[in-house]
Amino acid sequence: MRKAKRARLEAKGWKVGTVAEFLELTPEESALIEIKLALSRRLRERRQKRMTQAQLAEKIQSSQSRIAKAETGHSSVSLELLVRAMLATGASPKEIGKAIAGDQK
Amino acid sequence: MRKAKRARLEAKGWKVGTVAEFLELTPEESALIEIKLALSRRLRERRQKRMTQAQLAEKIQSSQSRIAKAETGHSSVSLELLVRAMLATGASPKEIGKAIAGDQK
DNA sequence: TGCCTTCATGTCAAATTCGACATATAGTTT
DNA sequence: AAACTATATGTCGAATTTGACATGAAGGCA
Repeated sequence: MRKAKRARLEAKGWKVGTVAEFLELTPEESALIEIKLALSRRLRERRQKRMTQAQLAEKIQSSQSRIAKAETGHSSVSLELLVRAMLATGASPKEIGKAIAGDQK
Repeated sequence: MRKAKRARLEAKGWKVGTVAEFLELTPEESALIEIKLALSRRLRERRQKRMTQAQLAEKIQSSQSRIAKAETGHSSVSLELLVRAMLATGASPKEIGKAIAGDQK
């Protein structure tokens, strides 16, 4: 993983911190974070084409602030909220699966 | 969806209940439940080949009871726990993505 | 039969995640 | 400049999800 990505993680509350701390993440922990970040990015792409954060929030009875946090990869956002938001943009399970698998768009 | 599947959902605490109630689920809500159930099934398959529920639980600092609930599709189990458990069986993000996409094994 | 292992299910206090709200920043329009 | 729109960020009480624990059920086996 590149340094720039680590810095992004660190800023959002993921337990990354120093390089040493980062290396304490198991591969499974890293994979989970990567999955969530991949969904965050894909969510933003899809949502921006279709609606505002406030509109998406309304669709899933959430709030604009949570959508913002979801798209910026905040650690307080669950995988579940990310997937619900993806579905609300019209993404199919197949598209979500691809994003999680790391497929390029 | 077949009646048998609905009955399974109903038994596990998903807000399904009667047929009428079931029909009140939006397609997005249904898709999310299907995703979780697909992961439950895949988790059981993979875990059984490799270890007991107690051993898997230890790997992710969870408990045997939560693994049992994850595999039986209990509504109290988060997508996040399902994915963490899948990763702990050695599943790659790609394999998890396939399961979510609905690919047959 | 009793013993052992594995899995299922219910409960509960603690931890996490939630939606809501306030507010800040930035860009656009008038 | 002021007003308006979209997004980001912090906080907080409420809701959900958690691991832990107890216990039951089912099967294998001595």
